[in-house]
Amino acid sequence: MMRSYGQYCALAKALDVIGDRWTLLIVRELLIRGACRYTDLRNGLPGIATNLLAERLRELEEAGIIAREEAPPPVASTLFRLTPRGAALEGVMEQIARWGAPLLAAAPKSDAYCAHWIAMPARHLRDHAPDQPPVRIELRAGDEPVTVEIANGSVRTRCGASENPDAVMTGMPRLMSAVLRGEIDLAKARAGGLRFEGDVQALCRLQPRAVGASTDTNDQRRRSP
Amino acid sequence: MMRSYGQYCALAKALDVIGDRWTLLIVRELLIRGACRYTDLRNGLPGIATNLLAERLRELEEAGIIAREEAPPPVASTLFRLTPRGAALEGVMEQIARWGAPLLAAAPKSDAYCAHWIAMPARHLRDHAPDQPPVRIELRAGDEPVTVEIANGSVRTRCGASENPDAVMTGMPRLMSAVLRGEIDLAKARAGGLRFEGDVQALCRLQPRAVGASTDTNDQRRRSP
DNA sequence: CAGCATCCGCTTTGATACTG
DNA sequence: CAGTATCAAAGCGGATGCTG
Repeated sequence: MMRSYGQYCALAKALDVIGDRWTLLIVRELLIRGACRYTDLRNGLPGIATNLLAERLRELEEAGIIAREEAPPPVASTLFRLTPRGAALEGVMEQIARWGAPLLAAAPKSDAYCAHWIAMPARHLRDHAPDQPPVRIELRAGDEPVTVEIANGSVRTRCGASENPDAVMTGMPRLMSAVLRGEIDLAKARAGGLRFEGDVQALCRLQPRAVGASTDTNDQRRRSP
Repeated sequence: MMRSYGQYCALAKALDVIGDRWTLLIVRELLIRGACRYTDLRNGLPGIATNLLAERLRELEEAGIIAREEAPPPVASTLFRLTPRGAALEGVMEQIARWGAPLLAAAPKSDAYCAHWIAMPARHLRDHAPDQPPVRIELRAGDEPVTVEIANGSVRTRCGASENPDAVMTGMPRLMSAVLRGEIDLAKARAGGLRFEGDVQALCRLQPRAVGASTDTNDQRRRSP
């Protein structure tokens, strides 16, 4: 485990537990995907050394952040999942991701990418037409598709394709990410090679959420289709 | 600088910049105390190696998180301060500190302590009697006193003593911290050795803020004096 | 004294190979 | 699939020395 800072301070104490390299990225995987096998985690963490993943999982279990469970057949494998204490890191993750989002603009082309990571920016979105019927958008930015479900004012994402989606977006991860963050509009993205088929209104329902706001805000910006 | 994770993900990109050991603790010092000299930083970061502090300051400057300025006489020294981009880490810091607060209960006696760190938990407080006149509480938990100013619904802290404070709290850091976090009430703290002199009502105005709430909440708990 | 830079021993990480 | 084992490289902690 990371050396303790040995300081009587809540920030330092937290960093004693979650400040190690790779630790918060493991939490990211479990937050996005739910329970994962060891191999799933390794696939979602390109660049991690396998011994380091094993060590972190042990430490996180000791710290009460994750729990391992033996899944019954037909899975017959060890599953790692967040405990409530681990799930409580969601606010931390959201703040860090929000702060880091502008850095994506300068990301090198060589960066690794996993399709399900698109769920992180999607967490910062809200549905600004909660009275409309639910819609689903399927995102194809990598090997496996991701579905965005927009309903009743909230936005959820899950891994996997969707039956009969209202819209399908296909293209490069960075382009799709920029559209979801509202950095560029759909017209520009299309010019850049993004394909969007289906109901454009579904995309228009997505709106960036204000920082730390759990209630309404005055932010009434709309994205132009 | 920390090795990049090389992942196209806002969280990973943020951690490329702020994930290094000591980095967020340096930001803590600058958030609490404002512009600092090198020596001030070192005093507020017990345990850091001086070369490491110099290296981190260089990296943080490159990353646009801090700026150094040459202070004019009579200070005549280099001052480090947060840029707006660095100050934008406040939400991150608050979330991490909030998550880490429960860990303080198990902190070893050997932990280092600086009086101004008390400003971190104080950031999670609000004034639930905004119509009352402003009050000031002076906290003496270490070498230098800290003043908590409660006025117009908000709570602010600053380093240094106060002229004519409405109340003065003196005692061990962990006890004072527990009182401010609402973990124990004043009677228990007094039994544990905390001294409180002055207007008890001033302390009663402090109330824990709900997570991520910038507006009113339904949390109407009161602390018993 | 403020603000570093250098050196050295120890720990952590990264890359790869191997195993039940 | 779910890890261990091994080893080189990088990072860190502590001490000390240098410069305006």
